[in-house]
Amino acid sequence: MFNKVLIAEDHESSNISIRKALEDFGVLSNDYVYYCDDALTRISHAIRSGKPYDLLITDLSFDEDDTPQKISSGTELIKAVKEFQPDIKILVFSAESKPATIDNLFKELSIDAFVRKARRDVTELKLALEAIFNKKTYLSTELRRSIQLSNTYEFKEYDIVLITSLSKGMLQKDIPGYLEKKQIKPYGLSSVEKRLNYIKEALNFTKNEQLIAFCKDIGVI
Amino acid sequence: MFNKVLIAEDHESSNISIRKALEDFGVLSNDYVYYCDDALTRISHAIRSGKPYDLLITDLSFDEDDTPQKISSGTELIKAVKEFQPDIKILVFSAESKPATIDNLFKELSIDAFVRKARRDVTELKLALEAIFNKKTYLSTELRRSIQLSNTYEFKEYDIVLITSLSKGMLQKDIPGYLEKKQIKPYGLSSVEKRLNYIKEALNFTKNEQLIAFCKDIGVI
DNA sequence: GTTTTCCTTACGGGAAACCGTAAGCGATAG
DNA sequence: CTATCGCTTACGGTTTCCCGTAAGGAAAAC
Repeated sequence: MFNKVLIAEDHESSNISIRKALEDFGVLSNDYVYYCDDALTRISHAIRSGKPYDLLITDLSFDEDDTPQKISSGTELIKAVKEFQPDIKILVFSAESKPATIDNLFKELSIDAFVRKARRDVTELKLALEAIFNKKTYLSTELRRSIQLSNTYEFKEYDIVLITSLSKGMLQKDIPGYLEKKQIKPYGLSSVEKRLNYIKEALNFTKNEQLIAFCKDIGVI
Repeated sequence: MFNKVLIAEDHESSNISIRKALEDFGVLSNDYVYYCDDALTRISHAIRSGKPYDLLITDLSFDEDDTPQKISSGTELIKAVKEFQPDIKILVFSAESKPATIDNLFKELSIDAFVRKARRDVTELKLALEAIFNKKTYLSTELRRSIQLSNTYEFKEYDIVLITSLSKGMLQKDIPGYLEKKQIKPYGLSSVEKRLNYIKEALNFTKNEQLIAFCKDIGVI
């Protein structure tokens, strides 16, 4: 069984339920915090005291309040934690449903499990704990399917720059100047046009508006 | 103390925490359901059996799953419930944070309390219960303030139609034909242009792409 | 050294969007 | 009945976007 588990979750209601789920699952020792900064402190202390945590359960979005934080999101927390303790297991418990975001958690941050706050979330939490304990990863089949669907086109860094610029209201004809200033190549207007056309072609879209809507939906911008 | 309380909340984790909060508050009898339809059934049965509920605690958004429902949202549920039992107290517990929506709940549906799923939500739940028990309404001062400050643009049905059309790739010049077919007025191209300009003006945007991104962010499309 | 290939950039014609102005038209008041 | 107001629609000029084609330039192949 897990020896030490840390919960980083700002919502009191979720925090309570996670604790209860851990209890039901048979985890004896767990700590909980409401802020990312506190989580990082606890983890570094635990390492120094020779009793590191096995598992971090964390939310992704943390509300801001009148206690200013250095780390303000779950993804930042995970990155920071992994620098201290690369082998710690990570379970993300979040309301996030955008496929691209979830996909990135596994690929970039190599988390071990993702459970969406939803109908059967506590049941899924326990399944995820079980999976992690058996050195596997966990993602509900429902979410796994939606990730596959959204992976029709792989957005490059360059694509994201273009699409983000458009979504901020930049004129297409002004993008070349912007790219040049940022030393991003290619920066010719034709290349921008060509690339955008290529993306839209690949996704079977005709208009920029459609592309923006899609990217927002899957969470790449 | 409340004699009978019903909880309508699809997220298992939230449901558990609400139950615990009620327990802590000293409510002896509470029932809970995961679907709106079940909630309505329970309430009507309770009336017929002569032991109606005092209080309904409900979420606003319910995930769809493979169990099709007649009532799919908290607002619909509240409307339906109030027809059966106009004097029932309503506490809405939701992650919703849009001031306009919350404002409407009090004004149109005359709910008694709203607690946002947030940092201290369980504590607030108890405060809200206390308030309702004393025949008052409850809304956290933080949210009360944000409702007053809310000067965000209010999207009309018509706006949503236009923006949705764009986000689906429809050409602006084709929108008039679409509107006419759907009997939506005004349908002139100039009116469409004018309206879109008006919206962008109000939000300080210059391009459609920006507008689409914004609407996706705040969830109106 | 020349040719080929691939990628980037430049250019120009046509379509769509943008924007200001004017005309149409129903409701209401005088 | 006429005048005014508010709203919708029509029109035309300008800008931006779209898209095909061609020129430039660097790396690889011959």
